[in-house]
Amino acid sequence: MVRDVVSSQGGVAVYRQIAAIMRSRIAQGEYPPGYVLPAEQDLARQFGVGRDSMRDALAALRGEGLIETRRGFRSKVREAPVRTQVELAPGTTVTARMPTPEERVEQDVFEGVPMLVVGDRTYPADRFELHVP
Amino acid sequence: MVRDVVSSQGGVAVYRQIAAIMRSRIAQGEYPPGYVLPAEQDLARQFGVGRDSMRDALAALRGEGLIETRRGFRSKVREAPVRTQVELAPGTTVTARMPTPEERVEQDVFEGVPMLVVGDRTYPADRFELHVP
DNA sequence: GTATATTTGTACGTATGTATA
DNA sequence: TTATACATACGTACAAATATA
Repeated sequence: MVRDVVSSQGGVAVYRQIAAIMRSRIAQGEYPPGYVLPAEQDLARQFGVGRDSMRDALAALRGEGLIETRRGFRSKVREAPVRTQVELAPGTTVTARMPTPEERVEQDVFEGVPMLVVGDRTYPADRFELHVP
Repeated sequence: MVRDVVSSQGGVAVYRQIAAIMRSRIAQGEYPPGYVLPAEQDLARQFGVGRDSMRDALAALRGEGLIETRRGFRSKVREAPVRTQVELAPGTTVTARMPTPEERVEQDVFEGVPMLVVGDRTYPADRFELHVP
């Protein structure tokens, strides 16, 4: 199997290689926050892979919270969010977990964004940060 | 298209319907912590869907941190983890994000598990909890 | 130790549905 | 309406990791 940019010879999955390349481009600023990526199909062509591999690569980046995708739109590099500060009360315990599907819908939480859990309250981690007094 | 348990007529994707069913079974204790699920192929047969839909359903549950999957093994319902308490220093800020691929490998973090970020330190959220003094 | 079966992972293809522009 | 783009869902084949005979 012949490909331009990536190869399955190295033992690393093609979609992982592509994800690594794009991750690096995001980190380097080549794909800055807000940048609209080429369409899946175009990216697949550019990397010389099938649609599955390209989608898997994008799904990986989405799961890391690096890009966001909406149906009908092209994927976009996530912007650094402005976080609202929440003051922590003494004696409370903080954990984090992924949101339930209901929470994702109700609170409009993107894929790859965890929830901060403080007692019985939850905060999407991209819009809130907790401060220890 | 005829299916036993789920249907694509309702406007909800088949894999989402299956994920909802299995999520409910986990919540109800029908699939208790540590429970080893049937093989993908068997599940697909049971639900009367293709492998793609079944895999998408399992991937959704994995992304929520409800099950864990290793190659060659069948998927398993995640056990409630024992969390080590970390004392928060006054003045620090707490956030959460998904781990990088490097962090996932180095610290053996499962899919669907976020990282707690305290200053320049990070903690896998399934093994640590933060305490406000 | 080796071979075989099982199971998940990866990668390709095709077709159709749904949301947006 | 039409075009574009992502989502869903079916199929096939082979690779890689694990367990078992």
